[in-house]
Amino acid sequence: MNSEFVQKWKSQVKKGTLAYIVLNVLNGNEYYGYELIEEIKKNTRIEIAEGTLYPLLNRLKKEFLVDSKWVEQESGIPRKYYTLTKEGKSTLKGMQEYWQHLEKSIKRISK
Amino acid sequence: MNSEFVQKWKSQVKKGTLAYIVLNVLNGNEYYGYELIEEIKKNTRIEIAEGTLYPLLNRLKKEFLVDSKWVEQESGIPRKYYTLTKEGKSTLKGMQEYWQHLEKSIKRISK
DNA sequence: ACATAATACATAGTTATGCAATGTATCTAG
DNA sequence: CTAGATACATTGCATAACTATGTATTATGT
Repeated sequence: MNSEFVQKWKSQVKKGTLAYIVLNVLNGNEYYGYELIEEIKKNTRIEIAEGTLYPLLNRLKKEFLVDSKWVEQESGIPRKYYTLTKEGKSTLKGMQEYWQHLEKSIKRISK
Repeated sequence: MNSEFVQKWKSQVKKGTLAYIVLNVLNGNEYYGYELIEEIKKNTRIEIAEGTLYPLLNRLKKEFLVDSKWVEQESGIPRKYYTLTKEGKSTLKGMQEYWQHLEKSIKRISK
């Protein structure tokens, strides 16, 4: 069944979808990094390593798609909350169009 | 709208989906490389560079997911036809399961 | 007759990104 | 008081799409 290939393939699929998933989740709510990992695992069963998410969030911020603010806790480590910017929202719309088109195309060819 | 980011994102999405698309197209019919590019462009509007497809087909062959044979033409350059192996078919099944799960997950989080 | 485009294969180098590994620091539970 | 969960972050490696480039044949236009 070549599960090693499938394993690598899943990792490749993630490369494109993670940014899309994160932007979608941030559309409406604000989350901090660690919370995002939990939220995505809960809703999609997709596990994101911390070493994947934090660089990704930094890239999204550098592109002005998300913004972040530190929030002090009464106890514990301060959390960095991320929100979607206006640019992030319009970019997400373009991505959603492409994704829907891709989804339909794949449905058409996989019989 | 940050179309440069979207451009890069689309390229990343391709990284995971191209192998999946190619295996799906080869499931049922046999195609030669150049024909595959045309077929996929026609059905999905996704353009695959030759420098992308040929290394991909070689990887799939090395993993025993596809097999190839040279077919001489009455005129012109011989064509290398690719077919899905048994292993390729069962691997594709596993990929289809994951893809459908991913599709549902993304639908759930994108409101 | 001759240049250009289309067909058909292939490889080398660049770039982007997921992930493992590693590090720091705090809080909670056994 | 130690282990695990929470919370941030960086470094280095592997993978794969893409651009550029190369070879060779056939068809088309002028």
